[in-house]
Amino acid sequence: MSGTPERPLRADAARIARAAGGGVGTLFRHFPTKEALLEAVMVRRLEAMAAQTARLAAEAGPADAFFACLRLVVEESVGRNEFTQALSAAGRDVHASLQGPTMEIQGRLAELLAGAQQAGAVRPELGLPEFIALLAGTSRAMEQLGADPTPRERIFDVVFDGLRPR
Amino acid sequence: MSGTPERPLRADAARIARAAGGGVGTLFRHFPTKEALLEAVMVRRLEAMAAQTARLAAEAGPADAFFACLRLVVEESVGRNEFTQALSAAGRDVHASLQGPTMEIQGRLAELLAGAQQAGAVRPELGLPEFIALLAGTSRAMEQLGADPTPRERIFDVVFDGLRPR
Amino acid sequence: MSGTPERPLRADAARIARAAGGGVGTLFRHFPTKEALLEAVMVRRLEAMAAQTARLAAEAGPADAFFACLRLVVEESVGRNEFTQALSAAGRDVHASLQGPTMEIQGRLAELLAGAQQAGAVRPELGLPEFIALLAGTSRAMEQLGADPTPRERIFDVVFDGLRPR
Amino acid sequence: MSGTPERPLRADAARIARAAGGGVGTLFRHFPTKEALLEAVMVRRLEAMAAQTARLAAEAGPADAFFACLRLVVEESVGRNEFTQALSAAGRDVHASLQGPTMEIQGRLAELLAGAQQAGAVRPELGLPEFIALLAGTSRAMEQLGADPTPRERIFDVVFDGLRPR
DNA sequence: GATGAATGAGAATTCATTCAT
DNA sequence: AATGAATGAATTCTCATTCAT
Repeated sequence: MSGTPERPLRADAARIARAAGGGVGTLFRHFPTKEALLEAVMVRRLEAMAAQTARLAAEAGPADAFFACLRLVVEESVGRNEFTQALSAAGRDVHASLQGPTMEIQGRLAELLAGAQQAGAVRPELGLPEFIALLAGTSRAMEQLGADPTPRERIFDVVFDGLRPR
Repeated sequence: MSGTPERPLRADAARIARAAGGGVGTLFRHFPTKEALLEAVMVRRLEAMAAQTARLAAEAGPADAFFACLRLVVEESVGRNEFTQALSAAGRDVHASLQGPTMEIQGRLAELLAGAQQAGAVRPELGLPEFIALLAGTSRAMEQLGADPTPRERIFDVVFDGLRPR
Repeated sequence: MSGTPERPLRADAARIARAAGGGVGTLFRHFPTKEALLEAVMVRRLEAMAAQTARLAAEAGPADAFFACLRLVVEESVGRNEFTQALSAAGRDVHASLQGPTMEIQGRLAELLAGAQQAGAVRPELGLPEFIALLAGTSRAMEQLGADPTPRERIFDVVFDGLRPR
Repeated sequence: MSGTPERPLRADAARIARAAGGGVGTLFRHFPTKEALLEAVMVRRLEAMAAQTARLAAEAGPADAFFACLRLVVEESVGRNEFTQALSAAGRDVHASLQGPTMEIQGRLAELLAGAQQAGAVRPELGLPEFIALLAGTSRAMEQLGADPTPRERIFDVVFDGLRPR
């Protein structure tokens, strides 16, 4: 309740519904389960993220695209633990509907990583799982900090520099 | 144990009690509240961590102590979101009993950070809040990875290198 | 039904709910707390009682109204200890919602008592607190007796005669 | 908690035991059940009351003894609902151990009542059940009042006068 | 199709009773 | 024999889900 934004997971269905401008009944007419709703939200986010990622990859050179994307995903997933959890859950226990979007965005990230590594901008030994873990970790670090941009940039500095080859 | 770490916060009191080899009643005889139990656990951990941190600071040079401590705290707080949350909650809304240990360990970390910075081993512009945020983030990154040490070391490489001055 | 009157206070919420033809959830949807439910019931009863008392006062002479009201309140509060407790709790620790109805019915009773005393039908030295205490006591006496009207009337005889001036 | 004295019935066993200067274990060594303890206390009280009642009957004339006894029982049972409940429970559902003392004190009260009635001091139509009910009721009335003796005496005046024959 | 009242399984907490010391 | 820590059934309250309107 202090530095942590609202957790929609902890909000009860009625509150979620009201926040969305409807009643509980409506919510459950559209989604069989509260979990299903959250899943749908996740799917949407993952897809949006995949699209933005794709755009970045098309618009910039490999290195720039990689770092821009890192920044993008991190900012987007601050306060959304589930998001990065979903991201990292490769093919494990994820709910079926998340499989597709997860795979897609993982694919995009893999391409960006590979591109940046080939361009010599990122340590070559880093694998996709480590990259995703770093996304989650950086996002988590941001959560600890307030809205002030200066400390946030310092975190990015550390991570960006750390990612560069020695 | 690695993919889905124990969530003592989500576990109900009965389960916690049974896991500890007792009944619910026993649990509530010792702690007035489920929250109080969690608080007590946190206090213990924070104190243990403070002690270990102090020992590291005494046994090694500033730079080595700093990095060893980073490693220590990170490993210790994997899967324990509350831990790093407590750590970062300076004097905010923390429950009274957490105040002391939190302040102590923050003090230790501040000393280590300052020492490492004076020794030229860590970027001088990094403040304590950013350092703590990085602890939380690195720990979170570790959670995403399995038990295999190789990827974990790569994460440490990134963070350690990123922390060094340019 | 006469020896052991229903104790809704001791009944657990689930039983109360089922007795009312619903589930626990429904009960707690309407009243935030078990105590709040009981309070609401009390408010209703006190208000109904105040209304009946007012009617009696309007329809009969002071003495008749007084004794009729005594009879009414007593019969109404048999088996309902909380009722007379509420009645006697002037402005003490009563929950806010009981304040109004309590004051109202106390006012009615005070008027009736004063009227009967001015008409010379009731001992002049008797104060409102004693009157209310007698209501509670008479009601309690009734609880001890069964449904048979003869002993009950004997109790009323004692109390009514005792109330008259010497 | 305001005008009502402590209810040992609502106190938990541990508190009762500590108040008695021992531990819970000791309590349950002596009484198989919390209820059994309360029963034993009741038995003691009833017996003491029976003895005092007998003494009163021996020391004073029938009328005086009757009224003195009424006063005695009433004062003694203020705040002890269970007491008068036990008293009135003739042979019904009472626990076995209460049977004897209850019968004894009821016998004493019956004698006193009969004596006072023969002496012309009490309405002849009043039966033992009504008398006991009046004891309970008067005691209840006293509970509503504070410690101030004046109102209490007024209650006694009403009841005593009401008991006299017309 | 949308709404929100009703429902009951589940969670935290209390307390009579047991048992090892 | 006395003690108090341990135990789990019972109680209040929450919340996902259903259903009548």
